[in-house]
Amino acid sequence: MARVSQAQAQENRRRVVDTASRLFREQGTGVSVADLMKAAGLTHGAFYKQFASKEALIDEATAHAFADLARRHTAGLGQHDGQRDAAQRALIDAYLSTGHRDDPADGCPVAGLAGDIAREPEDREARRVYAQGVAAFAAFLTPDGATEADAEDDAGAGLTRLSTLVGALILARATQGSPLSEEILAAAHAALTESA
Amino acid sequence: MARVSQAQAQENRRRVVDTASRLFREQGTGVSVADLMKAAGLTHGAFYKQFASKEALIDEATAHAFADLARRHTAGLGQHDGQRDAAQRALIDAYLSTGHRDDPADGCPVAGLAGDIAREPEDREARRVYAQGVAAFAAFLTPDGATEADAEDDAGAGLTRLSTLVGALILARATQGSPLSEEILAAAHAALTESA
DNA sequence: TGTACATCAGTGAACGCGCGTTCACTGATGTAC
DNA sequence: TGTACATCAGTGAACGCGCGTTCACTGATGTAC
Repeated sequence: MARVSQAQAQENRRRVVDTASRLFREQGTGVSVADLMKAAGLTHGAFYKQFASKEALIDEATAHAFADLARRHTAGLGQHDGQRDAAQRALIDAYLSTGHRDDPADGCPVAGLAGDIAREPEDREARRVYAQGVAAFAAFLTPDGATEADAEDDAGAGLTRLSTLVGALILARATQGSPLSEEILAAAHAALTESA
Repeated sequence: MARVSQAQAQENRRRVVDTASRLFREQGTGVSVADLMKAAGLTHGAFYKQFASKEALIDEATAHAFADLARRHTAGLGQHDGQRDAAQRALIDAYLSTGHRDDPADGCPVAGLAGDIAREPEDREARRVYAQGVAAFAAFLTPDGATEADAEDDAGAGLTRLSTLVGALILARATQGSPLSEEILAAAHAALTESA
C-alpha cells in the first residue's frame, strides 16, 4: 500500500480519531501511537502525515467524543418526543447499567477521560472542550419543572446529578469484581430516580 | 553514603512508601521509580533493596493511603465527641473545599487513585484494598438516624453520598481553571448538607 | 480520451530518550570473639 | 571494652525495551497537456 485516494485518506484519518477517542476512554491517553494506529489498521509512520503530535490527537479525539455525546443527548430527547424528564430517566437507566460500566470505550467521556484531563496542563484545548462538555451534560440533567424562578438552583441540581452519575460510574469501574460495584450502581440509581 | 543503620533504613523505606502514596494520588501511578526515589531523597538503585517491584510499591502505597484515611475518619469522630452527623458534616465541608481540590497529594485516595485502579487487572492487591476502602468510607457516610430498620437503604445512602462527593471532586479537578469548578463544589455541597 | 510526470498517504527502519530493573561496588553498621 | 570481619543499604552505570517522532522510500493517485 502506498499512496491512497484523497477520499480514502480522509476516511483513514476519521478512523484514527474515532479509534483514539475510544481507546483513550478505555485505557487512558497513555495508549501508544503505534498501538493506536495498529487498532485503526495502519502503521505508526502514517500518523504524522495526519497529525502534528500526539497532543493534537488527544485534543481532537476529546472533541470528537464530546460531539458524539451531544449527538446522543439530542437523539435521546428526540426518542421521547422532546419530553425532558422521560429522556433524563432513560439516560440515568443506561448510565448506571453494568453494560455502561463494562464498556468505557463506547461510554461517557466525562467519566472515561476525567483522570487524564485532570492531569493535563491548564492551557490545553482538551481541558476547554472537557469543561464545555461537562456544562452541556449538566444542562441536560437540569430538572424539568420550574426553570424560570430559581435558575441558579436548577443549574446546581444538574451539576449535582452529574456528579453522582459520574462518581458512581467511576467507583463501580474501580471496584469491578467486588459485589460493591453493583451496589454502587443500584444505590445511585435509586437516589436519582426516586426524586425525579 | 553507603550502608546505613537498620533504624535509618526502616525510616527510609517508610518515607518512600509515604512519598509514593502522595505522588500516585497527585500524578498517577505512572510516576517513574527514579522520580519517586529522588522525591524521597534517595537514588533509584536503592529501590530494589526494599521493594520487589514497582507493582508491589503501588499495592503498599495504596494500603498506606487508605490506612491514613481510616485514621482521619476515626480522628474526625473523636473531634466531635463521637457524634456521627457533626463529623460527617465537617468531612463534607472539607471534602468539597477548593483546598482539597487543589491538594490531591494529601487528599482522598478514593478520588485520587480511582482512574489508575480502574485500569489495574482484577487480581491486583491494590484493587482489593481500594474496594475495602470504598466500603469503609461509605459506611462512615451512612445517615446518622435509624440504623436498625432499613439497613440496606442506609448503606445505599452512604454509597450515593460517596458517589456524589467523589464525582464532584473529580469533576472539579478536571474543570479547574473554569468557573464551573467552583460551581460543582458549591452545588454538591448544598445538596449534601441540606438533607443532612 | 491517452500519456507523462509530480504529488503525497502510507511503510518500516531508525533517532534519542526515559522507563523498570540489574549489578558491581562502597563503606558504615552490626556481630563474633 | 577493643579488634577483625561479614553484612547489606545505598550508589550510579548499564541492560533491554517501548515511547514519540523523523525520514528515505514506494507507488497509486491526481493533474497538465
